[in-house]
Amino acid sequence: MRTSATAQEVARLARVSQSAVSRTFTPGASVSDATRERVVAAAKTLGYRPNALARSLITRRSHIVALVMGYLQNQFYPLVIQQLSQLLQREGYHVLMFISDENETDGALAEILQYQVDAIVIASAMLSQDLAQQCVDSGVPVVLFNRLPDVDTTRPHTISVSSDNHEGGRLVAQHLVERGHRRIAFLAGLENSSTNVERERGFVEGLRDAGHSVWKRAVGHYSFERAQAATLELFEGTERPDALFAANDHMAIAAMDVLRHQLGLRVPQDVSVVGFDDVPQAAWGSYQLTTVVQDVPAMVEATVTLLKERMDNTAPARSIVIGCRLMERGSVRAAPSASSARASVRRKANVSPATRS
Amino acid sequence: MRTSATAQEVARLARVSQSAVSRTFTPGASVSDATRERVVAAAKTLGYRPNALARSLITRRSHIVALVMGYLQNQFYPLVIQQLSQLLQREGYHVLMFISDENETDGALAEILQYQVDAIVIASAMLSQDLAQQCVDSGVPVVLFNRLPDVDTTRPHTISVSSDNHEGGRLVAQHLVERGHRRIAFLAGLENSSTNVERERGFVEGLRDAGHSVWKRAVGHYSFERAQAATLELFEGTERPDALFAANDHMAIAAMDVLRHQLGLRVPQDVSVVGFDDVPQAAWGSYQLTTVVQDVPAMVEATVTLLKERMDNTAPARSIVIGCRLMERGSVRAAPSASSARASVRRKANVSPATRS
DNA sequence: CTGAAAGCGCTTACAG
DNA sequence: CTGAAAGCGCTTACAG
Repeated sequence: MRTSATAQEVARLARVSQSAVSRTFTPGASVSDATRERVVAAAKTLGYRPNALARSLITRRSHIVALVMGYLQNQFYPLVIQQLSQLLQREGYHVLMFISDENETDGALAEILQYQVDAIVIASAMLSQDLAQQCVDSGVPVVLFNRLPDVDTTRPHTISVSSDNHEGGRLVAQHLVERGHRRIAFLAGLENSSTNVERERGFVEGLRDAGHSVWKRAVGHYSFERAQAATLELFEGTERPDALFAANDHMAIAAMDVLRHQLGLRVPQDVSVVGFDDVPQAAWGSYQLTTVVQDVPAMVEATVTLLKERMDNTAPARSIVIGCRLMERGSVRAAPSASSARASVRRKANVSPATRS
Repeated sequence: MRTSATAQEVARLARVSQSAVSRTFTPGASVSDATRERVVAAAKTLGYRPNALARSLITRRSHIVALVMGYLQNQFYPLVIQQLSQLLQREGYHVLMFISDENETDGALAEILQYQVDAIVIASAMLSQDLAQQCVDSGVPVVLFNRLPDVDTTRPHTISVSSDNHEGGRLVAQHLVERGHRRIAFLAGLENSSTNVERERGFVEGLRDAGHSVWKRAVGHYSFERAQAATLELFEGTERPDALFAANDHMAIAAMDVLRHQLGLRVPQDVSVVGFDDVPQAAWGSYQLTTVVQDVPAMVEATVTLLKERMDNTAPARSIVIGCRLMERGSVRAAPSASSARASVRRKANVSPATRS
């Protein structure tokens, strides 16, 4: 069934040695033009392509990078898959995809390692630290994408690429305080994920520096459904939050839908909402979500840079943190309304052009 | 750097032959319990894992399946990635991801083939027929996912899994006609994609059978931005469509945002909107999009079934078409309003529970 | 059950 | 520049 020709067959047809065939397909190897032409012609008639598996066996480089992901409902991750695989492809690598299932991760990881991958990228806030550690232990370069290594795992081999989540959290705090919010709620993601921890820490610090604090808190576990439930929880009772910071856009959108369509509240008139990530949906007309931008292209580029450094051992191990910025859209009110904020400050109307409806 | 132990080293430590080590890790091979125990112990101390590349070289089975995708903004495709890779993983396969870039597809495909993949799944409505043909020509089993082979490529090797897009189109036509719509617009996807062709054909036939026809048509190329532009085009002029069928949810959502936030129209009171796919966003509170459900789990299962049939050659080549059904949400009006449909039929109010807002 | 040996398809010193 | 040869780490008849 596997009818593809071998180098041996090409050699026979071209009347050269098998070495010559190999050299023809090895950039930089020395072959005369005459030989090369004969080989190329023979290869063409036979439909020959070098067997990458055999090559990897002897070069000890598979040019395969494993990409480990969890939940793809959050559009942030498809973005990462797309951009990262395209860049890796351009760099001559191939992506072995691995969707982890919480349960059967260990066995599947073992299988990944059997494929002699040159490196592993772990891009999931939800992944067990255990799995990450196993990867590191295997001796294959590992880059944690969008998550920091646990403190007790900080070794030279554990490198990471992430946004400055702490700074992002501060930006949100400052923004909400500036807009006059006082009853500010936080919708947390996964409690033990570094993204959630850092965003919350920055947020809490930012509020504290302005003399405020988190007024109410609930946990959405980065899940759409649980974020909806958590939003109901935050808004039960008579005194409601006047602003909500969700630890990612995915949850912020879930929250907005609950606020508007289940609780009958207006965003941003009754409640301001801020997210984190800047996924494509955040820009959609129905949400116009103000959010913290994670610079995916920069994160992806940094990942590939680190990967190559690790694989070539050309530089000491290091991690990279990418800066964030706030993207203001229409989900945060321009000025406090006296009724909801009990603040009678009135500011100039600052209606975003995109907000008219 | 690559410090992982080899079977030879394990054999030495266990004082057995290298064959015995191999047999221990080959399910079904005959090894005595005593030998197996010694080998397993030695393997454990050395951290040995069989090298899958070397194994593939000799067994002529890589257990790698290539997954070729295009655009991931449409949430349908991440769903497919997730479900398909999880099922393939459970079946002992690994997914080599390939995001095609319209341009550099050919070279990258050649690389995929070098990795001796056992099969290729092409899951993109946007992929050039050329690429699909190349895959088929390579002799590796190819399954077209969510697209049909071109007529002139229909060979035993070109097998596909798709929804009954034609039937889906008919369902939408019937539904819109039943709800009293007469000025019905169609927002087309990629003109030459089989999904678009089939959905439109079914839609046109369904309207025709009811004595109607498509009132206006524009092309969104399955792109969010182009769908937005196409929507503006459809709704310019004084006589506007009273219903819109978009060839997928991704475009339907783009259209809804334009209708509501740029044109100030209400959905469904002023315009009904129907999509196709039933992506997670279709169920979001802001859209409540009525749509045709593509049964992704069934499609994925069918894909793996066909893949295995092809790889084992256990059954004649065949394609599978999965049935569709209409998921009614809130984006289609319950009864015709006299003003917009010029139909004075009045039907019983049929308010969906999800529509209150 | 077990081991020696051939061989999967390649790359890469080594001589010439 | 070129070819013969060794070897990457495995599996699998083949004898025993």
